[in-house]
Formats: sequence, C-alpha cells, structure tokens
Amino acid sequence: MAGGGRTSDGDLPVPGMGIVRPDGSSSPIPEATLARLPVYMRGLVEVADEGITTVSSRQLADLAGVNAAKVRKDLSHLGAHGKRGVGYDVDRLLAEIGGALGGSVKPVVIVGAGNLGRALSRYDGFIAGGFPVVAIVDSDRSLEGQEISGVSVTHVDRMDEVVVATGCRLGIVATPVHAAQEVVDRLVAAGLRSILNFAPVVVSVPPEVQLRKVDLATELQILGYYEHVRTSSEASEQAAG
Amino acid sequence: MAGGGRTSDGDLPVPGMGIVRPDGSSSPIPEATLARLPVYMRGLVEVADEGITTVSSRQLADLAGVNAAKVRKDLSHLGAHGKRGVGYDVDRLLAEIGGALGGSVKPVVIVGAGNLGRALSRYDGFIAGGFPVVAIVDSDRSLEGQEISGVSVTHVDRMDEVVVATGCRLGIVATPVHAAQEVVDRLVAAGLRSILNFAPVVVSVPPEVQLRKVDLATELQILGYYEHVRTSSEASEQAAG
DNA sequence: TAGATTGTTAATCGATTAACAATC
DNA sequence: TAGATTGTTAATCGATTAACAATC
Repeated sequence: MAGGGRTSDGDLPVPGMGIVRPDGSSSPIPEATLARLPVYMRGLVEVADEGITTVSSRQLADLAGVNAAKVRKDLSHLGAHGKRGVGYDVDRLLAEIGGALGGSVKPVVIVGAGNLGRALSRYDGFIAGGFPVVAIVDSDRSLEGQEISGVSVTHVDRMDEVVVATGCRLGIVATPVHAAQEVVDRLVAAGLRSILNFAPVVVSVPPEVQLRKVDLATELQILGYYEHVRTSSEASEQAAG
Repeated sequence: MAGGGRTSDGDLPVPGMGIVRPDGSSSPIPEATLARLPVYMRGLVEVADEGITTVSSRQLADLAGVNAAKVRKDLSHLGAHGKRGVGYDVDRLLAEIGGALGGSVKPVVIVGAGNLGRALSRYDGFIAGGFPVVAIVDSDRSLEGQEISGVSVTHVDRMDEVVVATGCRLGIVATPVHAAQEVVDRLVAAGLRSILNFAPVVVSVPPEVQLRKVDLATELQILGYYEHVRTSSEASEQAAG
C-alpha cells in the first residue's frame, strides 16, 4: 500500500486531534458538533432572509431537526453568545459559526472528470459554501483543455502545477477505485492536507492529512438493511398473526 | 412543514430502532457496525478474488482500515463464526454479511434528473451493490420519455405508478432544496419506507420511514474547518517561533 | 416582577479498544 | 504440545439529553 500511515475507514476523523494553539487556547470543537454547524448555518440564513433577528435554541433546533439541548451544547463550544430569556442574535451567530468553520473561501480541485466528478463540479452547494472548483484533473489526454463547468481540464501529470497555480487547499477524489491511492499520494505530494474521497476504497494518507470518505453505495446498503429487517419482521408478523 | 413526525438531521438513524422479531430474537446490529459491514465485504471480495479462503481479524482489519478488535466485535454481532487459531472462512463470511445486509436485489428510484441525479444513475457502485436504478423521475416535462443510463424518465405526476410497476424499495432524492419535502412526501405516499436524501435541507418523514442524508457540502465544510485550524496554528507557530 | 431562555451539570448511552481466557 | 487467533469482558471515551439554577 502506498502512502503509509493512517488509513481511511470512513469513520470520524482522528480523536485527540482537537488542535491546541501555541497560546494554550484549544479549539476542541467536537466532531459531532462540527457536522451540525453547517446545518445550523442553513437554518440561520433562512430566518435571516425572513428578516428575523433573534432565534431561540428551540427554534434553531426545529430548523435543524435536532433537540434544543443539543443546539445549546453545540453553540457553547463556540463560546457563549445567547441572552437568557431572549435567544441568540441571528447575524452574530452566523458570523461566529462562519468564523469557526473557517470563514474564507477555499478553492477546490476535483480529480476525475467522469460522471461523478462532472456532477460535483456543477454542484451548487460547493460554491455556495465557499468552495469554488478552480481545477479539474483527469488522466484522459483527450479531455485535456476541454471546459467543464467553466474550468479547463488539466492532465494528471500537471496536477502539481495546477494545484500551486490555483492555490487549492482541498482535493476531491472522484476516480475509479484502482486510481484512488495514486491520486491521493499525488495530492499529498502537491501539498494538499485535506482530501474528500468518493472512491469506495480504503486509501492511506500520512497522519498530518485530513481525509474524509463519502461512501455512496454504503449509504444505500444501510438503508437496504433496514428495508430487509422491516420486510422480514412484517413477514414474521403475518405468519404469527 | 409537511410530513410531520421525526425529522432528518443528518445523524444516525433512530436509536432504539433495533428491530425485535416476533419470535423474540433481536437483530440489534449497532449502527456503527452496520456502516462497516459493506467495507468488510469489499475487502473480502478482494481476497476471495486472489483465491484466499481464510482471513484473520487482523488481515480483514488492515483491508478495512480499522483495528482487529473492532472487526471481531463487529462480526460477533452477526453470530460467531471464526475458528480460534485460524481465522474466518472468506466465503462463509461473505454470505453471512450479505445475508445480514439484506442479500437480495433492491430496485431504486431516483427523483431529480439534474447533474447529481444523472451521475448517481450511472454510478457503478449502486448496481454492484445490488441496487439497480429502475426508474428516474423529474418534474421537467421536456425530459419525459428521454433515456438516461438506459432508463426512461417519468414525470413526477406518474411517480406512484412507476414505483409500483417497477417494485422500487429505495428512493433517492436528488432534487433542488425547494422540491425535496414534496418529493419525500410523495415517495412515502407511494409506499417507500427507505429514502436517501441528497438535498441539503431538513425534511420530515413519518417515524416508520428510514431516512438518511448525504450532505456533500457539509463534508467539504468540515474539511475546511481542519484546514482553517491547521493554517491558523501554523501562523501562530510562526509568530511564536 | 414574572415569564422565558440560556449555559452547565450530571446521568446515561453507545462505541471503542486493550487484554486475556478459551480453544483451534 | 506450542503458537495463533477468536470471542468476550471491562475500562474508557465521546455524544446525548433531561433538568435546573442563573439571569435576561
């Protein structure tokens, strides 16, 4: 296996990785909280658009589909902001969550210009979230120079170049399984430290690289499991009843 | 909000939903285990292709990118199979995991024939996992009858029909945000009880419906967070050093 | 003040993992 | 037998959530 070090297993990022700053202040936003912050953000944008300036934990909880205690606990990790008896200031909260999540724009490179890569390059949510796709890379020479979603496709041999030239900070792997490990190695070599992997395979990265995996088929398989136990238990119930 | 009942929050399915069969035997495969079973399966297929007939928990752990204790614990939930001092029989394990996950083929309907919907309809992993896309539905009348990935597009008004006719058990929502809740309501009305939602919005479903959410932008945002804390701490270190 | 809502505590729960007796 | 590996136990850890004092 190339790459060595920690492996991707589709689970949550390394525990104990909550980074502690040199000044001693820590940024231990729990992984579970982190995953909900963008959801809160969408809810807040929604109410802000309606001109609402204050939300209670209860209201935000309803928007996000969680319970109010969780919202308060989550927000307490950003530092406390709400007014007791009143709620949270929408604009302030938006700014604070935005700041915690990184705020600024982070350009993205997509490797793999197949169906999934193309779809992701057109995905509104990425640009809306501050993640413009500034480069698309593929191993197919016939695609070189072709425009996809307003971005010119670069050959994988020139990946380093294009990553540096465009200032990419995040890489998305949307290649077939057999190419994924090599692509990840190249992305790491090019200096990327944050990679999102859509290839359904376990790839290795050095410990300093954050790798997350989105496993589309596995999601369906889990649903299939519940469908299975449901139909099995219905069949048994019929037999019993 | 339409639909009522439990809401989707992108987190793990309802705890306490481990279904207990009428005969008293329970099927409480933990959620975390469930998410790893397909990963084990891929590793097992790989070694089976090499003609290997036995694997240890250690070997399977390496293939899946987890540790051996987790593998043994996970497999113990399916009932014990391994031989002490030897390991697990590959074929038997494949059959057992396959059985636990539902085994048989479950046809899928995709709602939304935009970029993401089209990409998903061509996604190899779905068919390989036993989830053939047998129907694609869209609200755009001009797409009606058009073929995508060998499947004819149906108008959303005829969704019920096509779900029944094709025997779909799983629904995938790949619509814009504004359409998602209505689509989910229609899928539920058409009899589906398992839905995978790609629209970045909280939708409501009745408690008997399993809903999972795949939030593509959120994954990037979490990576963006780590990128942010990394660069911040590097900046502080430079300032300090 | 009285009502509402926060921020925090503490109990609880599920998941992880090292360790080891059982056993092939 | 001796070495290897399982299956299970128990400690630990992080996440969830009800409850409530603090306070707007």
